[in-house]
Amino acid sequence: MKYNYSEIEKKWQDRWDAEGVFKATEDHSKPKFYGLVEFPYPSGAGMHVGHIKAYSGLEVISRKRRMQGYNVLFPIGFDAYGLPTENSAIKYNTHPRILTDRNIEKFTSQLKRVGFSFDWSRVVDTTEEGYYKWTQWIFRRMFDEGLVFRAKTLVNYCPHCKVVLSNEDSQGGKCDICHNDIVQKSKDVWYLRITEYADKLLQGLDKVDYLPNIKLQQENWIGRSEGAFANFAISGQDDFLRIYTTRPDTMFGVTFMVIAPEHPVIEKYRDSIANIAELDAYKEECAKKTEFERTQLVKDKTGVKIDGLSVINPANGKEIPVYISDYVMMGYGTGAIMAVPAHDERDYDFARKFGIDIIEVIRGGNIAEAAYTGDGEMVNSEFLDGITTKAEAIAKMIEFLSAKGIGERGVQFKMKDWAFNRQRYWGEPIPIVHCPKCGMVGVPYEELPLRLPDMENFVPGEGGESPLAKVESFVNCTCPKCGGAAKRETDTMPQWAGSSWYFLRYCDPHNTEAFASKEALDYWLPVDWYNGGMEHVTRHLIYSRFWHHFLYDIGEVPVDEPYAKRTAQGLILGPDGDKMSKSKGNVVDPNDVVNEYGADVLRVYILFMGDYSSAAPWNESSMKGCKRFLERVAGLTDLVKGTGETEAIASLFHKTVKKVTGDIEEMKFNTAIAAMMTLINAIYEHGSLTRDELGVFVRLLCPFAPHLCEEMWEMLGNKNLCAVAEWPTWDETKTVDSTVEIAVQICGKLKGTIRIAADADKDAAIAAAKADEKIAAQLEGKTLIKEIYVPGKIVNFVAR
RNA sequence: GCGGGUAUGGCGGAAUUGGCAGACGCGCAAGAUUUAGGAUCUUGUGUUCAUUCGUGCAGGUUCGACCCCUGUUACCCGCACCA
Repeated sequence: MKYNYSEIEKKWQDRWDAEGVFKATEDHSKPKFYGLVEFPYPSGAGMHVGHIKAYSGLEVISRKRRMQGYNVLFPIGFDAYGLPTENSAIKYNTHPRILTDRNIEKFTSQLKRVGFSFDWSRVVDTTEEGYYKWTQWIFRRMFDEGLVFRAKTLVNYCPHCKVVLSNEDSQGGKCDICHNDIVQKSKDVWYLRITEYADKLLQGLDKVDYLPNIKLQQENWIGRSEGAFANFAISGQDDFLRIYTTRPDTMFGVTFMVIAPEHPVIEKYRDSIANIAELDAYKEECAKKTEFERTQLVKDKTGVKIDGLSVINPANGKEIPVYISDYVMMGYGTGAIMAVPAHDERDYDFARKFGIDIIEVIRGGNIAEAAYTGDGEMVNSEFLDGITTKAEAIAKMIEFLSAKGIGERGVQFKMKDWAFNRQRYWGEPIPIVHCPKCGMVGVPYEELPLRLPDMENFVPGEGGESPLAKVESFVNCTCPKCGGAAKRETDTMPQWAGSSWYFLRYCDPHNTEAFASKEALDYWLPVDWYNGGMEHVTRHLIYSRFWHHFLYDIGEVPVDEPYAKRTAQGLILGPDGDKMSKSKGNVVDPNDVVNEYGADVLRVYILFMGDYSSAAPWNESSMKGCKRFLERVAGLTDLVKGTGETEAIASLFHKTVKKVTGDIEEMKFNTAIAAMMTLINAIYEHGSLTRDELGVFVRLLCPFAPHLCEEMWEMLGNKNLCAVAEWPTWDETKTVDSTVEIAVQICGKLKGTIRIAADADKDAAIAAAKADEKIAAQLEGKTLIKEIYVPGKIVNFVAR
């Protein structure tokens, strides 16, 4: 048969659609499989081949599961709220709704051309009323449960996008959207109390099957640390400054204290601080620095001593000075630290610069040269002297603090609460009303969805207020509680809101009474296998686990962890080895590839190009090899003779079925395809195969190249679709050869090979090896010290 | 700075986890076919004339090391003054 991909692909895509083979139903007679891929953000640029790679992994697994008799849910949708669409809406003066619809249409046609087996009847669009109603609903529930709060704090702000960003969205001091530097700004913002779930998010990792590096990255992001809080009395006041430390054992080495420039104690004692003007100036200077500048100057510590404020070291009663410095952050711990220059590098640098005493309390280093952070015997520490283990010293010190009622054990997390609002138009309106009498009041559930008003000009205000603030009919409302005049919140939710629960909506996407029915959730959850990008591990993956844990706690979902298994694909790099990007002009459009080579070649190439989870550069000439492979597959129809098994290649068939079946489960798609290539080479060498064997081959390849395989399956006279044909099985006994070629070594060096019976015992194998002419010649005149035989592998003679 | 990872032919990458290194594919070379090119097919392809030598580098353990251990270099990713 000649391989005419353009004809075949259209034909089968239409057939799959018409027969609805990929539609999932709640069929309790079969085991279920819920495979999930990260739904795309429908940008104007369309998809690139990276999207195709991201979906191809679970596409193959889902197709295989269907053939193995599972009831499979493999859905897709669109995460359509967000800044890029809004920005291009402003640029082209077109409404984001129109752009979004256009982009979704484009993405849909691209996805369909690749032949993905998505259930197209369950598509969700996060910007649709029927969807965002439930995003708002979940937010409302969080508001009711006290997980939503508003606070005026220093936040990450992108001057370019004019939005407040969460900690997750400003990693490395760069805006996640436009990659410009972010600045710290004091602003009133909405927060979700994700830190309340920090321990649950951490512990939940123990019971899920995530790739180790994914788990580790989440653990680091959550950043749990154990230590102690301690109160340092302020001299001459009935007041104290509270610090957090992981090293209470070093408290006798404290020679000064540092507080963050924004620490409220400065305001409190403003009048008694002599150099307040100097402090104010320093504070202002810090606010101006970008995150980038701050990190560049890590070694060069700055700060100002507070003149008129000192504290007492609770361990030894000594009075110590207090400094402000921007190496202490208001957002972690208490915004104040006890400084132990002898045993902390940062404190050491600071003490050196400001000429502060450095007192050794742990022996083992040379504090004249550098801070010593290792373990050792405690010295200069009164009741701790002589202790040699850190744990014991810490325990003793905490005991001491507790007894005096000025300190206790404490836990801190690096993760911060989630800044949850954007001063932008294209997002879910936050369903809250500000009432002068009642304060913040949630929009009643029956009034949801709170619709995003239609407007012409949604350019964000210069002062950083939301465009919605300009829509009076939206802003002015009555208070749901007291009925008096009130104003609506005008900020919208961040782009991560809709994606935090979309996998739940897939279970029951058209439900108008609930975000999904209980029955549907009970049947489908948890997601059995979730694949996506590493870049979402400390964003979307954390956020959605948080929302899910919350929904579990209020009894809305049946399981606490949403994803049983999580894997990640590697990037596809440009042909030049750089990351694909529009500005570099090295982006490959899947449509071009489908036009020139066909969808099946694209799919096979993407999975064959290398290890699925590693980055690999695009290489067009390698794709030709995949094209040749599929052409040779198509050519198999001309070699068919008879039925049953062909003895010469039967064993290889069974081995290949076994190998491909196993490799797919481990996402080793490249070696699965290589095994099928090896098999086809052997078939061509043999010159023929049977009808039954071709049927096996076609089904084995079907998840990778479904269009071609459907066509061949039909040619073989099958009435059903290959997509739901039974996955081939293998006979274990036929994968074992009766004779094997094994290596013969002398002193670990390869000297030759012999062919022996697979079940040969040691004596027989050794005898066979010795009988070999070459080996015998090499052993001539040597004394055998040891003979080693590893069945099926090797014979090794140790001889002198 | 901390945490994690990687290093194998001209290239992408394999190696049953301690047992014949380089599967499979690309590229390249020669030949066949073709008026020619392209496409296709066949053969070859780590290195060395060969004995050899070969998995970033230097050691070690072992009958045997890409695989385990110690040290070292380079690159990649994540976090980053987290107290």
